[in-house]
Amino acid sequence: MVLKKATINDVAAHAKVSIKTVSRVINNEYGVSRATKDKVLNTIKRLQYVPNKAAQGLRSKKSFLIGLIYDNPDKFYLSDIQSGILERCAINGFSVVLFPCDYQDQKLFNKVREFILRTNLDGLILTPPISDMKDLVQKLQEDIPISIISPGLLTENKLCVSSDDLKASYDMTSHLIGLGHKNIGFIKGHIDHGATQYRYDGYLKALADNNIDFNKENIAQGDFSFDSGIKAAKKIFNKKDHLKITSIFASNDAMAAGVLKVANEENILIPEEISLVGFDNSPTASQAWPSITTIEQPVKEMAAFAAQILIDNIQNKVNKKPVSKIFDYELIFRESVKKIK
Amino acid sequence: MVLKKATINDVAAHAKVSIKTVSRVINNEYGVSRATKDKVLNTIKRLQYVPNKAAQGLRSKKSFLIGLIYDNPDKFYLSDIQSGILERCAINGFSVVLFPCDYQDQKLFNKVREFILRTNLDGLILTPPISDMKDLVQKLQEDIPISIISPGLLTENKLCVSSDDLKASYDMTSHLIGLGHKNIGFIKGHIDHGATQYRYDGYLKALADNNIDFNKENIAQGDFSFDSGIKAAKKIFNKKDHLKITSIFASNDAMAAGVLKVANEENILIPEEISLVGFDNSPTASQAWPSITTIEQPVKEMAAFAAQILIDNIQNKVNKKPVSKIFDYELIFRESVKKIK
DNA sequence: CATAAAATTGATATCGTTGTCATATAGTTG
DNA sequence: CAACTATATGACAACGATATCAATTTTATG
Repeated sequence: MVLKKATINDVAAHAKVSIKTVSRVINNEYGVSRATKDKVLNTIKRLQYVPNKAAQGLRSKKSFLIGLIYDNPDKFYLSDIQSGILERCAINGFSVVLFPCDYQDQKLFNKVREFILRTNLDGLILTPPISDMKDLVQKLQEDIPISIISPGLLTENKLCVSSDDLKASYDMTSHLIGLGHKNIGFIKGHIDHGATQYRYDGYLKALADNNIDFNKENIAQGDFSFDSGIKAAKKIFNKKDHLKITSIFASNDAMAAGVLKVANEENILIPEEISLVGFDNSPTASQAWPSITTIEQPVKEMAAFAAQILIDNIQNKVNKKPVSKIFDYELIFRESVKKIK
Repeated sequence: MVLKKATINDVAAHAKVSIKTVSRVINNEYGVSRATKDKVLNTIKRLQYVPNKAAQGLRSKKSFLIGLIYDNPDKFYLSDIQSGILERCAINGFSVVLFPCDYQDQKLFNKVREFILRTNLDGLILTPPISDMKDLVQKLQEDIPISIISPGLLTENKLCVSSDDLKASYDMTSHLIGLGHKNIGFIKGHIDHGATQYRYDGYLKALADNNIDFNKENIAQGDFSFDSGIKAAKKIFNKKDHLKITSIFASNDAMAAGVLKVANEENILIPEEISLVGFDNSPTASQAWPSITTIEQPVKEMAAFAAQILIDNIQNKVNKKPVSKIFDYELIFRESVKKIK
């Protein structure tokens, strides 16, 4: 263990200033002359000085830790979320501590609270479906700054990033309609995710705006999992002779993959007989055969922004006002969709 | 912000003992009478006291943080690794800080070192392919305790978990041979991953032990990515008329999925014409159509064990001796393999 | 019962920062 | 040039824990 760290005292001694002045330089505080500042900065570099986080934290009551709360969602999704947050936190000298959980856990609030206490977090980032639990979010907000990632939820006094799932879903449905599809099956997502409703509403609105009758038989309930996609597909395919469904809109790619699997097993050709679209643009969608038309949201950028506004809030750079932003999406066209003659 | 934390002083005052005694109780030190211990524990519970990590860290020169270094591997793999480590760290009061990186970065050593310094880590866990970089590992070990996750690398003086990839690959190849396959294509993994060589060697050994001639034309180089699987498959399929390949062993599931995609595009029936096996048992393998026979390793358990031995080492519970363990694997039989008449 | 040995317990210094407040220096003004 | 302001700097306490070492109490021993 050769790593021997220089302390603020070493820097102060070498630079012939007081430790307080070094502290001022480190924290970019006002009131240090150009000359001393340079002198100190040089010494810092020369000694490879890095402030001790524990000491900083102890004194300033900060931990420089941000908690990421999630309930086991799509691993691809989570991975993007993580890397967006990580990058931004690293830039700002913060670290990320993960907290996987079960959103249905009755004791969730207490567990999170205990986690905050134990880890001494400075802030929290919530992802769906946790971020959709309004009561929980509100209660936690009394204890600690919170940034939430959640579709359509640009709420009053919160730090929040959001995506316009309704409009995305509307566009995709319109796209299908534009290609001649009228009987469009729809597989809903997990009932406890906010996105589920928005995506469904976008579908409904597109139908309505194009004067296409809504058919309840075209709808199946899923939960964003591959298996639920399989179940839903079986339900919908079993009625296809009556309903002449020409396409299926799955609320995410995992469920679309499930549809694909059932189609293969039942010798239904995609896209020749039935077109298929998903949502999320996960690797699943591009790697499937045929590749699946889907919608991409800038998940990583969203997460990075959520981290940034949280950090700004913690560091009081911003005047503690709520900040929020809606991110754009993009339709990704692939092999799984065909025009109707 | 209602969260007002009790300190060790509060506990000491309420329990009418000195702070040192409270400290002893917290740290389970020897030399506290049954009675005082109970008294203190009760007070702790009553005041909901949680020791301040920053203060503990400052004084005891620990951060209770463990770094996880990885280079963007399979997201499924990484996810399992993370949850295994997280669970174990949480139990022991440690937190995990992530450090994604580029294993080819010339400055990697310095960046990691800077990360260790900045974050004040207590220990490091390395995953492939970083864990396969012997020089780097050795140099880092001079600075900080390191636990590595790496196949086949049960090295002398290291904390290490490992899997027997060679034997797993040998078993899988033998399985294919047992079903009558003799012309078995093989797609190698990323050249810089230790696993790549072991998996290939297992394949070779099984051929040799069964007196099957090795055919260099049956081998393609991949890099564990879906796209490389596609390329490799195209190369192998282009020669199939000459070589009468009856099965393909891809070094991981992502590449196997690539093979599947090409087979679909070229109207090659799997498993009727060609059997296919992968490695890793990722969701890709179970969700594909047909589902892919593969090998499962207890990744999460391995990661948990790696975390545990690292923590033990940090806390000196174990006498600083190297600890290592090899984990078992399991063949998962699915639809993508067929017996040859 | 005196005394030594062992088991408990506590007073105080300390870790490396930031916060508070005082002081020194330079610059401005009438 | 005195008096005042603004700017720059430092001395020292404090954050909340652990470490050291001494003090006290209990138990064992002859």
